Amino acid sequence: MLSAEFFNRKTLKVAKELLGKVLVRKLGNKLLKGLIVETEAYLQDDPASHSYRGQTPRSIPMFGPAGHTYVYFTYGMYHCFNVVTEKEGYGGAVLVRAIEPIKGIETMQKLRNKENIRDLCSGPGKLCIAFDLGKKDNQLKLGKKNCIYIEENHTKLKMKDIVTATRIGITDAAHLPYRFYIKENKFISRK
DNA sequence: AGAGCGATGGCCT
DNA sequence: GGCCATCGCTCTA
Repeated sequence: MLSAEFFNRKTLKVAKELLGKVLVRKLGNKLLKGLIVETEAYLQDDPASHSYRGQTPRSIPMFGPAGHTYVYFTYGMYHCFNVVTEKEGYGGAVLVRAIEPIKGIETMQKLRNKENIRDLCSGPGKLCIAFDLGKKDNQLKLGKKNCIYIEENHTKLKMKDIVTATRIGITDAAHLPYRFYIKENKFISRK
């Protein structure tokens, strides 16, 4: 299991290194797992970031300790799941944008009301539904106690396996290359 | 395959 | 009151 130290580093580095790691979620007696295949970095000095204008009721978790969750509500019906990075007081986080389902796929299919495995977690809103992540999961420390954590994975990615691109769904600072995904992976939200 | 658009509610100015 | 770190449906091809 990744410790807080993994997340207490530069946000861009964490965003890249989260690719290929495994998100684990315990839901009662069900265990859900999925490979993180797409991420975005949000820094403090970054007009697209919720932390850009300082601490607000919504953005407070981003300024908290690394290795905690930041889950926010958007578009009136969806949630987005982030992991907080860098030292306390710095407003940084990594948005998990897409996941390749590994375990607990039937549960995800029920939660999503969708059969196609490719469609279960291929977007930030989708994966929150598939992993039952919501407001209740905001500002929690990643770990077994809170039934959300991230594991190391055997297969190591090389730099050439990672594609760097611009972020999706933003208008401010849209040119910054802060989005990362696993090359040729079938479960990313878009190219 | 891709563009257009409505749903829906909390946050921020 | 306007704006969203979105999604899924519909329409056109």
